[in-house]
Amino acid sequence: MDILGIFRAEANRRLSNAGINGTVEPAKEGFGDFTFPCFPLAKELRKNPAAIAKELAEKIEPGTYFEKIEAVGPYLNFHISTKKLNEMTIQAILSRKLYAEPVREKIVLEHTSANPTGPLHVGRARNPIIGDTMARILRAYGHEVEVHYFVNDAGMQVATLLWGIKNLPTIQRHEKCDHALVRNYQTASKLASEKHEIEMEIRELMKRYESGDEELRKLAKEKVGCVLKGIQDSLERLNIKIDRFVWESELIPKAKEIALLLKEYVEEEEGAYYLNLKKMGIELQKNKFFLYRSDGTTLYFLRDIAYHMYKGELANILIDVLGEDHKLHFQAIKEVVEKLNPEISVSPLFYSFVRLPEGKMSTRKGTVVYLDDLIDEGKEKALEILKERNYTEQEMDEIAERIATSSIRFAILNIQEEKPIVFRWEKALSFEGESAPFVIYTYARACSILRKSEEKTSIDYTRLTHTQERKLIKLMAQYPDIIKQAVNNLSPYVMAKYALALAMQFNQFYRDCPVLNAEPELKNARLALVKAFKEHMGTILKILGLATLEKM
RNA sequence: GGGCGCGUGGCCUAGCAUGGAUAGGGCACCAGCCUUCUAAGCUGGGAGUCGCGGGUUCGAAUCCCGUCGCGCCCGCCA
Repeated sequence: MDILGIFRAEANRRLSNAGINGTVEPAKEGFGDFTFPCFPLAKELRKNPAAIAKELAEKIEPGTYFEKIEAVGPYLNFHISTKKLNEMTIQAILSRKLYAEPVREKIVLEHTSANPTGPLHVGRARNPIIGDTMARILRAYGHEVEVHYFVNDAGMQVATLLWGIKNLPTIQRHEKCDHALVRNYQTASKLASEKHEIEMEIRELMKRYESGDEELRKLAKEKVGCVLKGIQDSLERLNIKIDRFVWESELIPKAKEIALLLKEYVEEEEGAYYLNLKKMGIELQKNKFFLYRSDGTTLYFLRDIAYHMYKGELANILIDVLGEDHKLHFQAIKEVVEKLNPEISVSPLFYSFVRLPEGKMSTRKGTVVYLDDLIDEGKEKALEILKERNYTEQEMDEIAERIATSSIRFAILNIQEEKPIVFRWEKALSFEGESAPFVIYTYARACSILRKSEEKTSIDYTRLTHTQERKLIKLMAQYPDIIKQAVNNLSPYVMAKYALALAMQFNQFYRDCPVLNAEPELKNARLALVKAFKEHMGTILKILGLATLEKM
């Protein structure tokens, strides 16, 4: 239920009844709830806009939906009835009617798909955090979402990893596979770039692997699987769950079928084959996309088309969360896939890279900060703070882990996806200001108030007249607009900003409006508001994948 | 060279799609607030030519053109 939408429609109806062809806009703070700027009418009516606003204000009746409709300079400002807004919003939240529109489209959302050659580093971490949050937003909006991870076990870097495992000693300390085996990968990769014959050996492995060599398949399944398990464990710490892992090697037969389907657009160059997009009527920056190497093995572009066609069998709407380096690749994939199956629509959610102050992160070069290390560091920091409070050892550990992972999630989500991030430890693990603990803290404060009170049944919503109460309620009523915006723009950060706004406003309310010490009628009404806030903030925290801590 | 993205106080960031009423936050800094619902909080303060130059408009951080800086891509890597 879109409560503000109801009021907006009422305002527009009044304008139209007054013979005005136009609609209201949200007003700036201090100028009511909606506004109608009269500038555009000025030309038409040959009157000054302020005079027009004044006339309209006299003509239009506020009715029960509005407290007043007044002219302020050239603007016609609409003030929503506080009583009606309070009652509708709080009741909607408490009966959970503010949420879940009945949309229910099936969507496959792919995120992360990091090469299984080593642990996730913080550069990569932007992908799963954005992707997972986007999936949560889509679900909250009412869609049915299946989250995918495309496991690249068929590319050159996996052949490099396998070569490293076969030819180099694996030094297994007390650590996960991803951390242990990445050293083999790094060394192998270094050797390959230095010695041509090693590169040739890796290419040979690649060929054997793709042609279905039993020994290699077994080795890959085991080792890549183990690295992947390490990645999956890191994701789980961040509260991220993948619904389906799709292994690239298993799509090779399908990829070859698709190549045949496209054969009239395929051309040969020195034994290798590429797709000529121009021939398909597609004009991009680059039109030559290679499908097969000259040794007959498939390339990522072809396999990715096959994967998207496969996803298209599961759902018509596909969303890919991708780094900015994939823009051209994605454009080509989208064009080809949508041409092959016009039922499918593929949309990207691009994000910019996370860099270190010294420059780019690279697993191959080892210039990385691993996600696991970042989480551990954050946990230590949280424990420092928690030591001064009364918690059992186990509680402390649990809360610290959730504070650390929530903070990392929020630090990523609080920046517009297409802006570059320079990674700084202190920023990623900040516990104050615009941070996860700040947001979660308001939730815990609300919980604390509710713990110390009893449930009341009859509530007089007219008692909530304080400006902070009204602001908080209106902000909550804005939720349907916010989630719609996040969905339409495929932009999780919209939701992070909303969480911050809610938290800040609750703190204002908390400061100015005592709840437990208020006189009985007011206390009951405020308790209902706090309850609604707790429910609402809880919903938002879950959408962001953050911890909902009742105590902290 | 071409394509795409980003450029807002010392640092980070919102607003740009749908142009409007004092450019909103955070960090850091300075001064305050815990015998009253959790101080991971709150209040106040200083600090801004919205990269630069044109244009459109009654009005531009927002739209258009140009320009500079940074990032990414332009591979028989993914």
